[in-house]
Amino acid sequence: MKDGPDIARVASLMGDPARANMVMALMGGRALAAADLAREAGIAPSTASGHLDKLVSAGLLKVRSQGRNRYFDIAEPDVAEAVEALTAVAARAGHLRSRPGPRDEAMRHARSCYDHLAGRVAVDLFARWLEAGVLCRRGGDVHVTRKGRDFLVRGGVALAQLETGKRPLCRSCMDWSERRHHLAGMLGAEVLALAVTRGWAVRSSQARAVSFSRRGETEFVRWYSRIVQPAP
Amino acid sequence: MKDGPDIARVASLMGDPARANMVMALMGGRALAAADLAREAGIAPSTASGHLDKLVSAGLLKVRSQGRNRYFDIAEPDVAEAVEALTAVAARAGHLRSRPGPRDEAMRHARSCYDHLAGRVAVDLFARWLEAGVLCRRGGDVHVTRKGRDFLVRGGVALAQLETGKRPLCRSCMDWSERRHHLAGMLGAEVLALAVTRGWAVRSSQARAVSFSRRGETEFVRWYSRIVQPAP
DNA sequence: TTCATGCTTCGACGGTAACCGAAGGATCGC
DNA sequence: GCGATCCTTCGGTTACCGTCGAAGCATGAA
Repeated sequence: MKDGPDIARVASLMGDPARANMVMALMGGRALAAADLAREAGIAPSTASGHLDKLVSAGLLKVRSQGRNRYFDIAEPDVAEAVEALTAVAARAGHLRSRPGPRDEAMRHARSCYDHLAGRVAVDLFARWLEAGVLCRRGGDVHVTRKGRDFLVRGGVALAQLETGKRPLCRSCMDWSERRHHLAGMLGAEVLALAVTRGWAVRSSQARAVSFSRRGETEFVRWYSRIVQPAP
Repeated sequence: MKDGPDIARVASLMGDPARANMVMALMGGRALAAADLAREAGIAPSTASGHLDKLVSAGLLKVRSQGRNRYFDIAEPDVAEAVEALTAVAARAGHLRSRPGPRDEAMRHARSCYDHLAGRVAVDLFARWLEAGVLCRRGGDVHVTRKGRDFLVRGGVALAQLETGKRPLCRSCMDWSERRHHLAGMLGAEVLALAVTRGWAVRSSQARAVSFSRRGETEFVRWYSRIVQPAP
């Protein structure tokens, strides 16, 4: 009767918590093996195998065999876009994943939201970058300004590389504890990665929490709030 | 354990065919009553009521009571964006809604894809507008150029109104019969609406098919392929 | 008041799909 | 070759959720 894209089919694929967690784990941009994804989703390898098969058949993921491992990855940019769009809706509507255990102060301060930074620190970063003209909003989207490009590149961010990816460079994401936005997208992920690489923060692999050392946080804040100066 | 937006919850809401059809029916921008949506989705009113309740509770739809009717509508722009994003994935991956019956030539020629035009005519329109500089692509997105604005406004398109909406103005959508893109989004819907309003085409309310009269099609093609001239 | 319309609540039914463990390829290291 | 690792296939179980019709509750019309 009707034609047109079958949105329900794609949506239902992402609608299963296990599959959604797997796709989310891949949003970082790195391909992951089946076992990693199973662990990430909290299910048995056999179950994960079935899910991954569906995701690949449906064109959401692609797979690359390497030895006895099979590495999965987001198939196309449009998938990442759809995930980001769903994230935005979920964040606005206040649908957060279950978080057993008490909410402690450290979590409010800094934590990871999938692959990017969240919490007070992240909200502050986002606000500063907007204010300083590193980023600008244009009709709901967030962009890096020309001035911002210099600032980021000087700060050690490999901008050009990030832009080749399948995800939007910038996205805003509602912070549930602060009720304001923080930075997501490829750049958001890179900022967290950079903080970890430089030893300012460590990610507990178990709980996905991020903790800054006292000194690390000072350095991080200094890094992102360097004055954006006109070329000397 | 983990925080972050619960994408699975939102996705699973759109993952049910009945709900997806209802949301799709609302993408046209007009609010619809519960009974209309039930019919659109092909389910009993009681079933629809349950679905609509979920969609509203989840923040995907909003409802307005008027007399004994309840009119439903897309709650926020981000929902429309997510739907468009899912549409794009589904279209690329070739997931089309069931279409029983033989594929006939007329369908390939012109038909509707939800609320916008699809088929050879639509693909031609899209290609011409890109070529003529009415539209331009920028990183996967499609935009109306300044030149394009004049062209459209002169052609009777109330551009300003369209932009206030909750949907992106332009979107490209994969045409399954032509394997090329056609125009979706708010402008895509408007083009179809305009063709109907001017009597060039009629929509069969039953099958959502679009048929152009011989003369209507000529006029329509002339309309969209008027030469885009520099100001005299 | 009385009847009709539009929608929701309730109870019961049925099908789909997620889940796991055990067993079976495939590949690598030794 | 032999064991170890990684992944998939299979069978059986469970549970959730979409579905409908009948009945109830509003609102509007006569």
